[in-house]
Amino acid sequence: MTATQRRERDRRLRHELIVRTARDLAEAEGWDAVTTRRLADRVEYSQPVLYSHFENKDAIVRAVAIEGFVDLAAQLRSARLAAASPDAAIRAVAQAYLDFAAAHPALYEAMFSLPIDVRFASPGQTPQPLQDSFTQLVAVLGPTPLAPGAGEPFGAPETALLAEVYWSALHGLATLTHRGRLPAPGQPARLGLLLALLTKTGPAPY
Amino acid sequence: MTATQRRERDRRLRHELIVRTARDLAEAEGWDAVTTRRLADRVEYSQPVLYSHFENKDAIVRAVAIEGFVDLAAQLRSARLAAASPDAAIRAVAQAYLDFAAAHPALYEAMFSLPIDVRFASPGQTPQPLQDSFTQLVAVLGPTPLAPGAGEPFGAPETALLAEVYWSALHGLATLTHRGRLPAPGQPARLGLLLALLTKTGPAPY
DNA sequence: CACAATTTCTAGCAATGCTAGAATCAGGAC
DNA sequence: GTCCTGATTCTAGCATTGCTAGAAATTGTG
Repeated sequence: MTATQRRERDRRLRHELIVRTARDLAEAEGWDAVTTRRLADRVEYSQPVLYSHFENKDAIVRAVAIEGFVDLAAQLRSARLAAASPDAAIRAVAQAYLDFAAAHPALYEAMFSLPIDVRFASPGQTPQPLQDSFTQLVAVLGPTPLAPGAGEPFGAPETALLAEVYWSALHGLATLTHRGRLPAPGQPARLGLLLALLTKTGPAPY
Repeated sequence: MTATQRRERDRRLRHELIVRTARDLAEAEGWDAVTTRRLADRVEYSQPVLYSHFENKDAIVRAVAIEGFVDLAAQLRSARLAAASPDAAIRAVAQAYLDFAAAHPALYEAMFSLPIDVRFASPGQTPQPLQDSFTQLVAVLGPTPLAPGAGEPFGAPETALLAEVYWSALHGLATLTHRGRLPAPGQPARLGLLLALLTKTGPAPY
């Protein structure tokens, strides 16, 4: 059945073409510009073809978002592995995260702001790339999150919890800055302060 | 001119009615349900009346958002003033912030996620209620943000910078939880950890 | 080549934000 | 009271959106 095989391959290619085109269009002109008509035009098919691949427009956005998590996980991972020390890794991952958000604002918006219907933090239903991204945050924070030797300040919080807070802070910085709620030039200073608080480095007494 | 005065008063009342109705409708059924037709129906006028008060639909959302900042500033302020100690004030304001976001998700969305065209952090153009809200965050963090006596870890960051980071972290927690990116039950634990990091309290050596 | 199944497109629906021009209503002059 | 003028409000409609039914075209098979 080489004919059907070719057909399936073509379908897969077209599927990816739609996702890639949606992403490019969103990045170039914002998600408002991603209408089913314009998207269909760009991939040089008619609208109903989109609906033979995706249930609705949200499903397309969701596909873009999940692809974004693949990229994000890879970026965070290589930032983490390239760092020389645990503290440097934390800095590198944080920087990589903010760089990612700044470099692909529309993609980041799909991943974190648009109402894609994805269950987070529930092992069975959360897409793998999404878990992978979070895993990178957990990994970089290590098994002993707080000041070594100082004892846990309030009953042994697991690293995952710290990772959630870490992620929240980074997401807050990224999204408030992107949406113009915080001035972009101050981002490095904010990141520096955040890292100082999270890593507890600097001329503190221990 | 008692006639024109009454007219102007009626116009103001109708203006407020539109904003209040938009807010209620958004809170009840989400912003997607706030269409100009449904909104006009609810205020018992026709669509063009909306456009005699607001330039477009975005301006209505913006009006709702600014009203939200009035409420938020008041909540933060009373939380701050009711606290017994500086540290307790930080906790109280953080809690009040997250409570506000959880209690009025649609309102919070208008304030921080929807693309209302408002310039933030630029004294001349930023609406006053918005500056007031930020001022509450700055006030609660006080003039000496970091561990007293320990010296600034990297060149005297002003309180405003700490307030921005503080705000980002809170916003991250609020928005990731609201959008289902983080499980809601863990919010108290996350807030506790964040506060421990920001206030540097707990059984740390100093 | 003719037929059947699949794929694709044309054309259209209901709903959206927004607006032009008609209809209505108020207030004042006589 | 009666008409006129100006402001206010509404009806009706446009272009665009996401989505879909049914026609048309294409492909593979006997």
